[in-house]
Amino acid sequence: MKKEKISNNVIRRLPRYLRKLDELKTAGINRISSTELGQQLGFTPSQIRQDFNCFGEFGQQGYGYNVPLLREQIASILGMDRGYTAVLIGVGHIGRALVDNFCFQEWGFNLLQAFDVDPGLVGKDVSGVHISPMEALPDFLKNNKVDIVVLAVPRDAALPTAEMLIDNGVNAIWNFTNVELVEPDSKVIVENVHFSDSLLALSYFVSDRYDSQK
Amino acid sequence: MKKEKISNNVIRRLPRYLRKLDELKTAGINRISSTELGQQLGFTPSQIRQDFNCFGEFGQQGYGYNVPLLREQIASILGMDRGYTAVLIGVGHIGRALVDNFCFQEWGFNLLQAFDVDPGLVGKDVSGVHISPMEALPDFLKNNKVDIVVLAVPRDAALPTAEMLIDNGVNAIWNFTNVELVEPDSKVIVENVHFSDSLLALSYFVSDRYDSQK
DNA sequence: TAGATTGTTAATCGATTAACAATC
DNA sequence: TAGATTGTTAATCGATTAACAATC
Repeated sequence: MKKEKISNNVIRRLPRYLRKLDELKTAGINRISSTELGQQLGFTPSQIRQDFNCFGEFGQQGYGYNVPLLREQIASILGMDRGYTAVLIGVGHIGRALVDNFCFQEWGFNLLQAFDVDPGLVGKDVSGVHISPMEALPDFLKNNKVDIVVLAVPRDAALPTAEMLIDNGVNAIWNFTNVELVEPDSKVIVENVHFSDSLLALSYFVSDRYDSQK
Repeated sequence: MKKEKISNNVIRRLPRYLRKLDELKTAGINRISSTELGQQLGFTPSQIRQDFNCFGEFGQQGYGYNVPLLREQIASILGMDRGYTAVLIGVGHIGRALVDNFCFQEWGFNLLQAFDVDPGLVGKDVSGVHISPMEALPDFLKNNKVDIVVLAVPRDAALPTAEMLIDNGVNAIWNFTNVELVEPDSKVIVENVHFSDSLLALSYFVSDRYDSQK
């Protein structure tokens, strides 16, 4: 189905397009040109047209792009219409914040269940999500189609837990542990949310700004 | 001081180097070559040498790099030794997770104080961080050197709060609101931690994998 | 039809990789 | 000195931008 390999840069821009298109849609805007969209996003019109043309012809010459239609097409490219499922591992602060705050549904995901080692948490429900004991996880993975695992365990538990997940056939991990989970050549898909990397990049930009002001 | 502009790609790799060097240091490894480091990180030796040479000559021909020394140099480039300060705005789930879980000190930051609109939170301390009322923020910013603001308010409050921050002279925001805060050409430094963008990228990779398996 | 704007090819720019002289 | 590995220049590769024909 997929023709050529899509570059990482393009993929990282897709969610940004999606959010902007949602915003335009909400504002009742039905049509937009690559020039206008580029101005709002800080991209060039060329880049936008190139990006979209990786996946097909979504616009109409002389008219531009239909906002709701384009929105659906990008959502589909991202897999938002595939009914993906997720389980959460680790209901600590960050896990809790995700369950309570992050709207998985909005992005096409169904958060089936959470797992934790803490007996004080097991059996409870948080924001409508049931917490099961870690021991129940292998069976759960066997009996359910779980597309991604959200990993929010403490740092020390990160590596052993990841290993266990991979042993149980998990092939995609959304990683909040701030630890590298796998070797560079691993087959598992890992998406890292490394808070420290983000903060340090910001720290660099701040330093650079301060230095140039001197 | 800074010579040429450092590319974004290089900057994003620096925190990754830092974490790896910390790991090597902890493991008692004192010396490493670009080849070995490259193998561990999944980068080419050339890239590593190019990256470091953006900032100076950190290695020694015939020997390689001194791990603790290189670690310190990268930490310094990132601004970790500058005693930066931060305040947190919004002590909801995600703010709470950051205060309780994220070790600002470890990355060279001092989290001075938190601010919230909720009277039920104001006056309390969480993990040693005092929560003040939002009204106290402008004065606090006037009277203290605050290098970055961690923005963890609800989505609806994101834009007005950002505007208020900018009006009060804030020039760097670590943004957890999942909302674009400023126009593309704004002078404020914004580092986004967009959970949804990250999840959707993962969703794309998962879809791509599924499609190619068919 | 005329104007607008896409889809797509070609040109440019930048980042990564390769190669090798310098040197520890 | 010989071997190893950097620093750095040159070559390649890929991504972005520009240009323009196609077409709505």
